[in-house]
Formats: sequence, structure tokens, C-alpha cells
Amino acid sequence: MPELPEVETTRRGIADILTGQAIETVTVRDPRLRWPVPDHLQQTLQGQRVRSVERRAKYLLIGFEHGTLIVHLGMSGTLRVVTAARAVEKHDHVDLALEDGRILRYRDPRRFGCILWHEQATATHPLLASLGPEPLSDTFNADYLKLQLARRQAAIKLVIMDQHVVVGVGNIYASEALFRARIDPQKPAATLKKREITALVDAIKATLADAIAAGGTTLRDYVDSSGNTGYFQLQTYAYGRAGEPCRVCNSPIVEIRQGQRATFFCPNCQK
DNA sequence: AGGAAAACCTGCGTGC
DNA sequence: TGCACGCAGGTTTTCC
Repeated sequence: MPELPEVETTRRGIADILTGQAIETVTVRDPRLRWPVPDHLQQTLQGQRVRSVERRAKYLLIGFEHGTLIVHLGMSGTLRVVTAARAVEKHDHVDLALEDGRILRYRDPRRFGCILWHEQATATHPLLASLGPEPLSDTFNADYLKLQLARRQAAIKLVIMDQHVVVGVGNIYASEALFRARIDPQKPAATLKKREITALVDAIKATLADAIAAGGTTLRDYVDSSGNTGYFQLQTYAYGRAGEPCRVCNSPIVEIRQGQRATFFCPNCQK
């Protein structure tokens, strides 16, 4: 899925368009996402105005007067603003029709995403309640991460992908951030020295910021709210580059499996 | 507890 | 051309 940069790029694309507008109709063509799309959405949202469009971790939070629409894009989800004339395609599961005539259209071939309604404070939702800090915030720093890594014997890559430790770091940016910090992804988390932890925190922030600036990464499905692909895939150092020369030292990038996911790294640069 | 693996899906590339 | 297999931006659930 979309990791944090793709969700943030999507948020930025839809925020100004949605904010202040009322929802005219909700069309659910297929409610079978990760959890069923609530069947009361039409009654609940009709006439309600969007107050805010925020992001927490990889969740988009569309705030209304009486509650929040919680949207996750899963592995293959996209959210686009289209005109009413736009043909509905396969996997276009949900439409929110806006009062200006445009449509916010949710597409998700694999249906790993979700669209949920929550009327209490968003932080109280079970999916959001135990998330770690935002990686681009000051609460995600070396002192914090050092505490989180202590006593954890799992590989550092798996730990930085744990959303309880820090949110938003998915499979691509985990490999990229570890390359940038010159750390072997297989290292047990608790063995990292303080200066390595500092480098890793800086690398995660820089990698995510660069990816947001590039409009995210498009491997296959991802497009932003206007239908444009991201460009970060053109500048990866490790991810997807198995066998290709390291951009720093020219030795071949290696691919391994960690936690059933592909990991890419340079054994020469990353120790 | 932490950690590993299975589960949820569709689509696409590869190799026979 | 067809088919089986493995793999894909995630996260919850289950089991040890």
C-alpha cells in the first residue's frame, strides 16, 4: 500500500477540494473491504459538510460535524477526485458525491483497505488508539527510539515497521531508511548503538520527507488524487534493486526475506 | 511479552 | 494459450 508519503500526498490533493463541501450522496458498490463499509453511510453523511482532512499514520481522517470517516488504502487503494462524467471502473467500490458535482472515488482492487465511521474523538478508535508517534514529529527522536529498541531482539527492519513503535514506515521506506543510515536490516534492534539510532531517526525523517516531495512511490497501483503517479521509485537506493550496483559503492544490492517481506540492502555499505 | 506465521484479496509476471 | 505458482506500498488475528 501506500505508505505514509502516498497517504500524505493523497491528503494534500483532496483537502482543499473537500473542505467546506457537503456530501450529496454516497454510493457503495461493494462494501466488502477489510471490514464492511457501514450501511448507514448514506443517511449519516448526506448533507454533512467536510470540516477537515487529516492524516494519522496511514489513515486518512475526513472530519464532519458529527463524526469522522476513517479511510485506509490498504495495499492497492487509491482515492481520486473525478468528474461525474467519469466512467466507473472495476474495483471502484465507493463514491462520495460532492455538492460541486465532483466525486471522491475510492478504488481498491485487493480490498485490504477500509472505510469506517467513528463518532467519538478519533484517537479513541481501536485502530488508532495504540499507534506510535508520527515519524515527522519531534516526539519521534533518538531518546524515544532507544527506549523502544531496548530488549527487542527482532531485526531492526521489522521493528521500525511496527506501527506501535513508529507509524508510516512501510516496506519500501524501511529498506530505504536503513540504507541511508548505513545499518544492516538484519541487526537485532537492541544491539544498535546510540549514534546508529540517531542516524536511523534522521534517515527515516529524511526518506519520508523526500518521498513526499516526490509525490510518493508508484510500483503498480498508486496514483494521487488527480490520477498522477509518484516519482520516488526512480530514486530508490535499495528497494527493488536486487543485483543492481549500489549507487554509493557499486557492489550488488542483495535481496533477502524478513517476516515474509522482501528486504533490499547493500552488504558493503550497511553494517 | 514478543515473535513468527497465517489470513484477508486481486492481478500480473514467469516458467512449464 | 493455459495453468500453476509466487509475489505485490498492510495490518489484524492466531498461535507458540
